[in-house]
Amino acid sequence: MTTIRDVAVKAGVGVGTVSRVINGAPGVSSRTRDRVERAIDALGYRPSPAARALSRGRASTIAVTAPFLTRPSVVERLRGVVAGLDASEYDLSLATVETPEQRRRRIVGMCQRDRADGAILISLPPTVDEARMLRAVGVPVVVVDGATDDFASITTDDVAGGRLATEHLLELGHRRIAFVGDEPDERFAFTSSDDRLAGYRDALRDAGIDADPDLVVTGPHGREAAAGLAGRLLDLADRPTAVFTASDTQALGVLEAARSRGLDVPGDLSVVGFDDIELAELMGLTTVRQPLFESGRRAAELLLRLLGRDAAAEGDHVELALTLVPRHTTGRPRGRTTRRRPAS
Amino acid sequence: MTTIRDVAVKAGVGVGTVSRVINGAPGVSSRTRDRVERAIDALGYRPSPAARALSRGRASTIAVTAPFLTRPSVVERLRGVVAGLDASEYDLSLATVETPEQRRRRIVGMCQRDRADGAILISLPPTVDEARMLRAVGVPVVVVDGATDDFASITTDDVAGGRLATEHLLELGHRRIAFVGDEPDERFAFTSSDDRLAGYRDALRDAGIDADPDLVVTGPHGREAAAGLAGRLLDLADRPTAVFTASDTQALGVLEAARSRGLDVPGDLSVVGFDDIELAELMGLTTVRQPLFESGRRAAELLLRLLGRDAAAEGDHVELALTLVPRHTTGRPRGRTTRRRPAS
DNA sequence: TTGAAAGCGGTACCAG
DNA sequence: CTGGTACCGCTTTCAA
Repeated sequence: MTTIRDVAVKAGVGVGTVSRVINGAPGVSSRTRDRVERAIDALGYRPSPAARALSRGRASTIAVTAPFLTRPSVVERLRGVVAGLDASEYDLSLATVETPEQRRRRIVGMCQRDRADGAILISLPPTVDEARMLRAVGVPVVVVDGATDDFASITTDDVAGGRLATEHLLELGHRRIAFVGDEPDERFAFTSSDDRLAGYRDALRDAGIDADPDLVVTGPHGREAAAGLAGRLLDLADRPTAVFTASDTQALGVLEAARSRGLDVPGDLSVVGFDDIELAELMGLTTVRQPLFESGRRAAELLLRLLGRDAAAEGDHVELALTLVPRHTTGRPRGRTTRRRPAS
Repeated sequence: MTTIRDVAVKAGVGVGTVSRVINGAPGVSSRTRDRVERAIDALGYRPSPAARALSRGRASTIAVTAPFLTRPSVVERLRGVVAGLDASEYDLSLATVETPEQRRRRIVGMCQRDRADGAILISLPPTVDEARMLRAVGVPVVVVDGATDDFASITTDDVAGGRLATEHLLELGHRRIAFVGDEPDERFAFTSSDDRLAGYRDALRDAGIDADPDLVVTGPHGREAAAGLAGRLLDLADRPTAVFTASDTQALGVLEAARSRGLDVPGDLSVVGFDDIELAELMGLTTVRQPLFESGRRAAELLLRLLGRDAAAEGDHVELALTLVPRHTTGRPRGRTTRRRPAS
């Protein structure tokens, strides 16, 4: 391996000068600079990141932590982060957490010491404990998809999103609207499903509808689980005419359950998802779009900015807009609802 | 930041001893070891990765390079790699390449100097040039999904896979079988689509069928492009009764084209994909399954082994098995083919 | 403008 | 079994 010393010798200068040239520091005569650059090219010299990191006290690395690469939304956010970091001089160190035990170890471990200069947490809002440790580490942190007071964050208003979806169904004339979401999660403290549920409740309340508790079901995340939950809903004597789900993935499960029961969508059942993953368009799913890729990109940019200014900037909180994307899984209710009208 | 020196002072020993304890080196009395460990805990000491890297001459990092995180198959492989590296002491440094220019810079740059101790290339078989540079760097490399003579690799027999899919269709009685795949790619040198096409040709030849060149179409990767290509195929006067595609994603496009023309699948058209991504099951797509996650995991394990032994092991080449997964998009041909029979 | 030298925080060898 | 010390390769004063 050729070192900075080799370059210095070859160029006939001191190592300090070579260092200055490498780092574009001022105070080097252009003649000397030239000579050094020639030597660098001739030797094919590359500075050692490790030596640099040790000497400068920073790793030129950003730690990215995410749960479950099985979730399209997480992958899409990760893509955004990668893109946002692309032009920078930072390496991206990736860790995933799939269990609560991993969680703390990873989140903090990733940026301890000079391992990383900053961290991006995707869909992993830090617990109080983690926040404290993270703050102790002293590196800037950006949380994507998760509220925090402690760090900068990129979020969306999930409550508003839940309201958006529900209001869409209300406007179409639905009154019996169900919700399928994630079970409360102590392990990861994901809150988006709950928030979307809150928005759903708000919308129903504002419409003067008593939310039927039987129509709110939660279970493990995933298509299959959602299909099971939806099945129970659809087998109800007085089944809902519409379902709002906490994610597109779960909406797919609902569609599956409807299909297996011979129910027409949107004729017999309207379905609204959340996220607008690629699949949603493919399936013609009505959904609430959130800018997933964008959220990652913005997080990277924000962190880069934080890394730029000397002092830590106090909480930058970016909130990205949500939009309803009407497609082919929602329509006016018919059947039961219609039949009931004369009776009322 | 507390350093090894602080620990040494607190424990009343030399730094060498602390180092030995940290690294579990032999030759430390248990009494001393205890004292040191206590000091470490008391101080909350963590060794500096940068200093370690510089001193040991290795970064404890593995570089992972992949194209397009938009492709489910790539993400799935990446998941495998992450899982395989999980228990190890290595960090995972991720880079993606989306353009040919990025390609070389990334692939080689990632493991230059002490940046990484080894590299995993996902779906990016190195060019001769890249291989040369990579070899010059001297770190072990494992290529996932791509043939190489230069490095260890995890592959599948794509030719056999193409044959598998085609033979399945032949057995069902199809004679006019089309192929939809990726256009030849000079930029990334992906070969899997071409290999699968070769297998398709082999199978037809063995069945004594003259492959109709009009039935082989290629275009940019992706569902929409595939839908367009399939559209042309389906509008043919003598349209195929079955289509084999180079990926599930493309198969989805074919299904879309069929649906938009009111063709029944598998009644009017049989479709076979490749990969068996999650979506394939959801759509009931008949496909050739390849162990994507597994390929990543195996790559990580292989690299870890390579990193373990002092000498570089000469080419370890693992070939993973392919299996046909029959679902609901393939069946016996009817219509045109049947009608033609009396005429022949 | 430039060279020399003191770290950065470990590892590993060498005496003892 | 243990302490002392010379690196690892770079950055960054400090003098000149």
